[in-house]
Parts: sequence; structure tokens; C-alpha cells
Amino acid sequence: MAGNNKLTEEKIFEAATEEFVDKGMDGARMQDIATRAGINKALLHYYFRTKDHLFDAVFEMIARKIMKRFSPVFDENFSFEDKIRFFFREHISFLQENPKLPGFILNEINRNPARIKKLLSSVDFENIWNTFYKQHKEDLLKYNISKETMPQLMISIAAMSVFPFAARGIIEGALMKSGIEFNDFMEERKKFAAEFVISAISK
Amino acid sequence: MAGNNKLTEEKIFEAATEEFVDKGMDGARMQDIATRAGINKALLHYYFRTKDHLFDAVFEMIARKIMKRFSPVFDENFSFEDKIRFFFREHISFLQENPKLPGFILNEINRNPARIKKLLSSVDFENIWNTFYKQHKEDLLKYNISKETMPQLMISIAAMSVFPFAARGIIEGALMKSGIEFNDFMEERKKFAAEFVISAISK
DNA sequence: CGTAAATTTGACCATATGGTTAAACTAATA
DNA sequence: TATTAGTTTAACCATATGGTCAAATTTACG
Repeated sequence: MAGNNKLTEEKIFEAATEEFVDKGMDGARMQDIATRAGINKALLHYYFRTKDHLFDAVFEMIARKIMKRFSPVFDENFSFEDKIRFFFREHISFLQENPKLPGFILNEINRNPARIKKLLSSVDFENIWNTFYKQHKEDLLKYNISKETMPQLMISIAAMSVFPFAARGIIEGALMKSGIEFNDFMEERKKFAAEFVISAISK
Repeated sequence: MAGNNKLTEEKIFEAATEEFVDKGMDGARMQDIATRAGINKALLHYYFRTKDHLFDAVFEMIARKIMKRFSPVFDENFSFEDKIRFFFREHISFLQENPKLPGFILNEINRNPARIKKLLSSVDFENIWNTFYKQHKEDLLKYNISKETMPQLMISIAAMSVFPFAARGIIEGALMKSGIEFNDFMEERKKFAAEFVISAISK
């Protein structure tokens, strides 16, 4: 029973993850989640009580997954340039495996800003900057990157990997018209974006 | 009466625009639109028939507005570099006036890709590239930008201005923690992004 | 094996939602 | 001014939606 219990709960969780990522909180339907999980709709409430609770659980799992994937950027012992390359390679690879995540996360950011505010309250940006600064003092000086310009750089880096997936519906169509396949484009982007950024800061 | 007719229809359209941009198609409610417009809900159906029709009308108006604002990039007689500067200045200014648009558009791209496909069917990318190439042949050669790398560059440019607004909910909070105000940050970004891109292609 | 606990089912519930309808009201016209 | 055309209202409708509930079924345990 414990085994079966876990199975039903997991089935629900997986189906809910897919349905929420596809359609967002507003567009997802409990009946559709149940159908997707192959279970009776009442079980959603038995295991997770409400749609909100189910969504919260899914969102937190996703947030954790993302954090876990990218924390190495701040720990790895390699150069600043190689960290930029690492980030693009890893980030785009991750998004290739989860292409609908940017759309989902951005939609949720706009739909429910309070959720994000809460998420941020546990992040110590000062400490992150200090750690990063200690690791890369010389490179930061060399590239003329101050604590003030760092946010502009970080957001540009994030933008360049996330945006194509978030806007995939329009970008994919536009690329097709030029005979370019989206996945090839993103594969190529791992290198293009890294070299673009490194070139930009190497003025 | 004709004057009053126009007024009611306009009131609905404006309220619907705000409500759809705030909440998207899935999150917006006809009753809320009516409340926002200060009219009886049945009038939404009298003037626009269905929620879908109302949404279509709003979306088309927004798409037209965006196209109109940025077509000058392809017409103006100034240098390639100045076009990049012009684009960032205009684009970010536009988004500062309409900060919720990126979130709305990206959400709709993901919610209803067919709509975007239809929008794209009327765009002649080949012609746009040819026109652009004719205007900037020397600059494109100078910066080593081929027809193949152009999409990567264009998408990077779009990403760098759109993404901060689309992810405003998280970026604003993160910046606040560093004592930076979002609007100041975006004002500064007009220059930062342009010089970043020009520097990147000037390898 | 019988009993208790846990899980599942299917019918039902209360409210929300997009939409309809006919009467009332207002504006236009002869 | 009476009639017609257009607009607005408020009640209503049909279905969707998230959730409830009690009976049935399955699992666990002594």
C-alpha cells in the first residue's frame, strides 16, 4: 500500500507538473491533470487538497531543480571566461531538456509576483557577490566589471539563453523561414553567446 | 447616439486591453472587464460577441502598435551602429511605457502558438534581410555579420531589451536588494546594451 | 481470518464563467 | 409627436470548475 500510495502521489505530481508547465496555473484544469495521471479527480484533493497546494508543490520542485543545476557556477574553480562558457553550455542544455520552463516561469513571475518575492527573501545577493568577487578579483578588474555593472552583465547573460526559449513560438517560425532549425540554432548559440559576451567585455 | 456608441465600444476595448495585458486570456474575466469599463457585462457580447473575438481585436491592435513603432529601424538612413543605439533607446523607452507587454506577448506566444504562426505568415524575412543588406553592406562585412549569424545577433538584441521586463518580478526584487531601482537600471541599459553589442561585434 | 486503516470511486455540490434573451430605455427620423 | 432603430439592463441559462462526501474497495496488521 505504501508502494501504491507513493505511486499514485507521484503520478499526480508528474501529470500536474506537465499540465502546469504547458498551460500555467490559470489554464490548467484539475480534471485534465487527473486524466493525464490516469486517476480519479477526487484523488487530487485526497493527496494535495487544493489546486493551489498542488501548484505550490510543483513550483517549489522546479525552483529547487533550477537552483541545483546552476549553483556550480559559483563554486567551480575555473576562470571567469570559462564560467561564462560553462553557464551558457549548461543553461542552454538544461533548457533544451526543459524547453517549456522559461515560458512557465516568466508567466508565473507576472501572474503572481508575491511568490517570487518570497523566493528572493532567502537569497543573499551580497554574499554571492562577495564570494564571486573573491574568486575573480583580477578578471573583474581586467574586464572593468564593477559591482554596479555586474547586474547589467548577469541579466544580459540570462537574457541571451532564456529568451529564445520563452519566445520560441515566434523565433522558431522566423528561423524556419530562413531554413534554420531551432535546435541547431540553440546548439550553435552555446558558443555564439559565450564568445559574444566575452568579446563585449574585452573592449 | 453614434458618439455614445463609440464611447461604449472604446471603453470596453480599453478595459479589455488592460485586463488582458494584466492577466492574459486565461486569467481575465468578462465580468472584470465589464467592471473595469463601468458597463453591464452583456454589452461585451453586444459589441464584440465572444471573449475570443474581444481578445483577437486587442491582440491585433497591440501587434500593429509594436510593428509601427519599430519599422523605422529598417527605413532610417543612419549607420548600422546608430541603428543599434536607436533600437535599444526606442525599444526600452517603449517598454518603459508599456512594461507589462513583454509578459503578455510571451505568455500568448506559448499559450497559442497558432496565433503567432499566422502573424508570421505575412512577414517576408527574405525581403527584410535583402533591404537591410543593401543598406549596410559595408558595415556587415566590416563586422563579419553574415546572413547566417544575423539571426543570432538580432535575437540577442531583442533578448537584452525584452527580458528584463518579462522577468521584472524577479529582477526588480534582486536589484532592490543591491539598492538599485528598476527604472534607473533600464534607463542606464539603453546605453549599456548598445555599447555592449557594438563592442561584441567589433572583435 | 476479521478488523481497522488507507485508498479509490462516482455521484454530487456550490459557485464561477461565458453567453443569451427580452424588456426597458434612448436616440434618430419622418 | 409617433414610430423605428439602436443601446442598455438585469435576469437567466448551460456548462465548467474546484472541491466534497460517503460508500466501496484494497491494504495492513493482530
